[in-house]
Amino acid sequence: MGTAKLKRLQAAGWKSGSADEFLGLSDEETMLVDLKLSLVDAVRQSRQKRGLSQIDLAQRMGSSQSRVAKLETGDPSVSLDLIVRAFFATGGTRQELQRAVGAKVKVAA
Amino acid sequence: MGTAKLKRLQAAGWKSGSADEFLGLSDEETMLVDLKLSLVDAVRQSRQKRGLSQIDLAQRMGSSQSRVAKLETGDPSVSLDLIVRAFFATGGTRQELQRAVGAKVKVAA
DNA sequence: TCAGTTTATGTCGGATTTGACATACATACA
DNA sequence: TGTATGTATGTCAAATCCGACATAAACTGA
Repeated sequence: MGTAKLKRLQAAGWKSGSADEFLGLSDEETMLVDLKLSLVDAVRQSRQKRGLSQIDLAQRMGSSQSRVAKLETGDPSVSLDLIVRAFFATGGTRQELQRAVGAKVKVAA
Repeated sequence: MGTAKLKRLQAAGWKSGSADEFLGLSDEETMLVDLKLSLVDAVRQSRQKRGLSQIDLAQRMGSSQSRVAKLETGDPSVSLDLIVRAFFATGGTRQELQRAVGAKVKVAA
């Protein structure tokens, strides 16, 4: 992964939102970042809807609170695999995941 | 990742298909594996539809033919990140990805 | 204010995933 | 038969991602 770029994105306080062609991010990289942000949103919403804390979720997926926190803050060290695993661990279904894939994230810079 | 289990799955020649509760795969792990298989299918179809070889695709995504081959054969060493990146690199759109997420893979054991 | 709960940030050693390379296998066409 | 093209498999060092831990910050409710 071109994580360096994502880290710069993060560092700059960016949340992105399909209009983040501001530094050499290729189209596919941008699409992946946007997708991740959407799914991260879905994870947080699904987790909160079921009244789970980050610790609860971490336990369910055999992970740690800090990793869940990084996940939800969009830390570039978190893989799409982990995001999707987290989504399923909240109780999210494949159909709900599909919906989340379709819902582009809205963002204030 | 519980890759050991996936490797055993692979080794046994399994392709899985939502009915693979045959060895201690947790529900979420199973869902993730099934999802990956669906997306792998989508990558291959998208690649072939555009007349790209594995080498072509590898170049587009800055990867190698061998990794694309592993990807398409469902090798457990391939991450969801790479699968999605590959899908986008074929020219696949987010909407098409969404469709692929909804389409569960059909499999002969 | 304080204690309790939840979330965020930084770091690190170990595990996983990576691209690259070699090479084998397959198919097609001369 | 050969040889060209495409795909699969095995290996490895480097890059990335992981859970865990410490600790800070934010937000409650007393």
